[in-house]
Amino acid sequence: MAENRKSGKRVTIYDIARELNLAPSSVSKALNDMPNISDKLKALVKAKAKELNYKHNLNAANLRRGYSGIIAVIVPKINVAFFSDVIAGMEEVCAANNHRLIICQTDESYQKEKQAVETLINQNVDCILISLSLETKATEHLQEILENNIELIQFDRVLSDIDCSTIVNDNHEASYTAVQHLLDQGYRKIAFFGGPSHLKIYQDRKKGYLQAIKEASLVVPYNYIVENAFSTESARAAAVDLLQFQDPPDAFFTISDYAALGVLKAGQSLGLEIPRQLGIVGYANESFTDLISPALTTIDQNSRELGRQAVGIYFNHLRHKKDVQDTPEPVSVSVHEVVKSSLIVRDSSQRNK
Amino acid sequence: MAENRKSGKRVTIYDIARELNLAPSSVSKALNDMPNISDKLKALVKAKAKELNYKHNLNAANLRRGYSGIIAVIVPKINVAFFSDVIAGMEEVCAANNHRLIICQTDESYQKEKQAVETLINQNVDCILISLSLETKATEHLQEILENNIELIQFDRVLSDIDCSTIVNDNHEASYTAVQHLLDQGYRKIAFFGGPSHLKIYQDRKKGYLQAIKEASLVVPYNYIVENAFSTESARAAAVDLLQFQDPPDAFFTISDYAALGVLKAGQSLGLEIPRQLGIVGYANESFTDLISPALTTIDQNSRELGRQAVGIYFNHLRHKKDVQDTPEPVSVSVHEVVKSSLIVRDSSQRNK
DNA sequence: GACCGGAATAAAATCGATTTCAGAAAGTTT
DNA sequence: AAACTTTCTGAAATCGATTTTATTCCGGTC
Repeated sequence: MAENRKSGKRVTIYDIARELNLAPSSVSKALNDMPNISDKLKALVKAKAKELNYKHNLNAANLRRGYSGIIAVIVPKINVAFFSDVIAGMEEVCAANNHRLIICQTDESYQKEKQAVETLINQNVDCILISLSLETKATEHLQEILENNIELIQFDRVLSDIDCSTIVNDNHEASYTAVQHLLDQGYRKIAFFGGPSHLKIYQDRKKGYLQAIKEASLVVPYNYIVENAFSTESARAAAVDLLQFQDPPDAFFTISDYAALGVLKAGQSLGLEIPRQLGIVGYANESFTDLISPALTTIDQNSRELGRQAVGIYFNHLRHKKDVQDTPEPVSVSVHEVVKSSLIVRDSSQRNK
Repeated sequence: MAENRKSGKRVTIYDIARELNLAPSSVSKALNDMPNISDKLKALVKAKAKELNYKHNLNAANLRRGYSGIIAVIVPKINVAFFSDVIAGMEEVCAANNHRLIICQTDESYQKEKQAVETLINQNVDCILISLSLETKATEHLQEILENNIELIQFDRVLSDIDCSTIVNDNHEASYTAVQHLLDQGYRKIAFFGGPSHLKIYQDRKKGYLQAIKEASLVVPYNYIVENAFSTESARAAAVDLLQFQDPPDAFFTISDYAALGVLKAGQSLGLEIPRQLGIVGYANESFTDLISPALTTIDQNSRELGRQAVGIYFNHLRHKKDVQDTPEPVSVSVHEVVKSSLIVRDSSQRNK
């Protein structure tokens, strides 16, 4: 009976219609649970669809509908805990709203980022969520997304010279809290390892650090602030340098756990006791942070929740659009959300217990 | 001039054709660099396309062509080093062959795996690469992939009761080598923590272990072999048990680094010196393995290369199909490849240096 | 029994690119 | 200059589902 599927010919609604002596349009409506179709017919059609092993052809449907039910997320690296957790949160909400999530990776390359965007526009995705590569300083490619009527939402690493929704952590506050914690522990000579300063999140983290330092009426030597110690190796090298300085720091606050790891290695290689002689606080709650010893104090970014809220912005707009679908130009208002993060105190910074 | 794009109307080849006084078919051919179109015309069309900010509509193209240029990979977890490296390798080759890669995550759930497969079939992807969830024991959903004329390639965690290409590591040999190494280091009472035995890779790893034990004319107590100590916590608990046994092991070979980490924690909590009193070898070269102390001896699965070769199977078939596109039923022959892995010796198992 | 309202179903247009096939233009060969 | 290629270009069909518009078929009403 299910002989229709021979030699790679796909089963279509026309096949179902023919077998059931119906019009294709009725089949389509039945399968989509639209009104004006009797329940009896719906059941009949669905049964036949299953019997013939019918598969909905999304290309055809999307072409007609003009939207795809697909949301795309572009991240620098999927194997960084922050991003994979964010993605997990996004997947959760997408699944609940019956949408698909496509994941793209840029490997911190601006070229790859542009290419991914191009592909996704061609793909007709409904929404693009992006956290920019470290190399990205221009936003023309993001502008193109908007020009193609695709909703754009930036998260974490955002650039503000484009009008779209954004969602980030409370970077300023979290950094302030982290440095406060170091001060509480009696550290006074706190160095800061930052990230590329064209990205707001790294500026904010630096500002949080500076505010805490300032409020404690401390003055730090200029070389305590290193702008671009992002990777383990660059941080290690910079820390070794700094720790051999005539007036070395007694603590480090770094904007990435990988950098913190570099500092830790530097400290250990110089025979420093951690946390007694050297306090370290990282950023991101990378999974290795509580496996190494001493376990690393770090900031948990609540990343899964951030992912959930990020796609949530899209679904809110979607619901809103449906309600007022008469408006000619859908005024989708950009929102800017902030997700709270929290300090996780571990051994690397805790010297008075 | 580029006024055609107002109010969300997409630029199509018809728009280009109209502006250039050409037929849409000529535009299509020019954009696709097909023969029978003069270079002059191609240049003209491409220039106009850029000017109008034309975007190729993949939904339309794919509907017509019947294929999508999209390859999908389904993995249990993207944040496991093995899988994210495999994906990186796949992306590399996909990009080189001008295909797109979609990533799906099952979170070790059979339900989610089935749903992902369903979605991808609807999406009309050209090829699905899959590493099964731990829960997966049936293959009906995989069968469906084949029935829809989508190429199926299983990697790493494969089930053999379905006819498709597979690619795995030399699990037997690698495990054998790992246990050999422990024997070389003088360990004699080697325990084994395995994985779900319905998956061939875990059977093979166990066989490799058993072969090495047997060849050394050793006999291990039955409780040295634990079938399902996969996670850190289950392995830790099992190891604590075993180490307090009247005749405790002096070494562990586990089929996952996470399990090895559990063993390490167990050993440390019982005050055992590693590697002097307890040797440990893990599996997968997870990134944390050389961050913890002692650094963990483990097996590197050459995962990026495995990813490259996995999609390579598809592109080989594709090239082959193009050559013989006359054959009515394309006889795509299943291939079965093996990727060599290598032992990485670190501190956790090295007691005679 | 003519008429109406509503529900259920059908017919046909549509989305945008590709592809087949036919035809026009240009160039070669005798 | 006729005949014949070889290039190039255009018209129209097509992929499969959705959607708008048009029927048909009811029971019910006066």
